[in-house]
Amino acid sequence: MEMGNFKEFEEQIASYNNTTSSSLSSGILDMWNTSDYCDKSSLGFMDLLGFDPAYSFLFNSQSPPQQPSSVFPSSLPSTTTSTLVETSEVLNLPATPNSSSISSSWAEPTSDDQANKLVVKDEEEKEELCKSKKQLKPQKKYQKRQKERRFAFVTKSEVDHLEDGYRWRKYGQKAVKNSPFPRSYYRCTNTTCGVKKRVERSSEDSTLVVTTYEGQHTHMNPVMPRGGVHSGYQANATTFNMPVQISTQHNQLQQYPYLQSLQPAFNLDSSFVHSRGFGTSQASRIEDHGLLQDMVPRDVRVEE
DNA sequence: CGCATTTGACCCGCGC
DNA sequence: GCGCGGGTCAAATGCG
Repeated sequence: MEMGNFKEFEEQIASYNNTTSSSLSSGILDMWNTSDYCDKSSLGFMDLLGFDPAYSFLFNSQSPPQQPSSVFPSSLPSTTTSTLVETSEVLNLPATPNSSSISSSWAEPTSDDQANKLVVKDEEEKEELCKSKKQLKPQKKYQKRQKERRFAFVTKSEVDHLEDGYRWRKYGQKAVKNSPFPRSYYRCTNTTCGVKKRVERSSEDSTLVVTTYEGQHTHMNPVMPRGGVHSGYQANATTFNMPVQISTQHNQLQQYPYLQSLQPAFNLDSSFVHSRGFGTSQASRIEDHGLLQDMVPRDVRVEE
């Protein structure tokens, strides 16, 4: 499947939904990548939206979703399977039409990864470039764009920029082709942290917001430190927090909707909750699996 | 004043 | 080589 294209992304959701009679917001999507930094091809990922306790059976499946190792930090154990995960059993999610949602994740396409291969040019190179091209603004830096792990998810929300506990600075906005909605670019305000995220609204369904994270936070979540205030637990350099607040148009009442719904389904007693300062701190004995642990409870992960 | 946002210019890769 | 689209920079501006 072509990647990095939101429309196709949506189409895939729609396709899934057509076959499963589930709503768009509860579709299960494939996560994929072809980049060389992600040595696995693609993985399925579950929709966090509908994690009503009633759906807990999804995670008791005998074929739990594969660990999406390809887009998670290298510290995570690799899975042995790397092809598309069969998600049919999980696809029969009941519709949750009006919920705020987390929908899926994916890695960026090869072309996009290739676009991330900017090289830091040294001064000689810059001078050379200026001579050859007569740059008007040769002082501009050429930044290396590292191959960063990315993941994205779709959120049904009235607000574009979801609060996820980190502080972000907007550094750009671009019109999206064939879409009336612009794409916004954010960078983590922590100077030592190169995490970026892109936020764009679906042209097909303006209620859906696609947020793509790139990179890994190298610092603690300033709002909700991992492990809680008293644990002294330092953030692993491979952590993300999912948005913790989904807003409605006139208020922001739906805080932590999926955390609330996840807990019974996941039988959470560990990192997913602790990473957000919920519950008591046991972080010191919790192996940090970075983003993965934030999104998929240990119980449903396949580890080696 | 410090920080965040806006926005046009610029850079780069890719396809033709 | 050129145009296009995506991504980034950085000056200007806004705001508390």
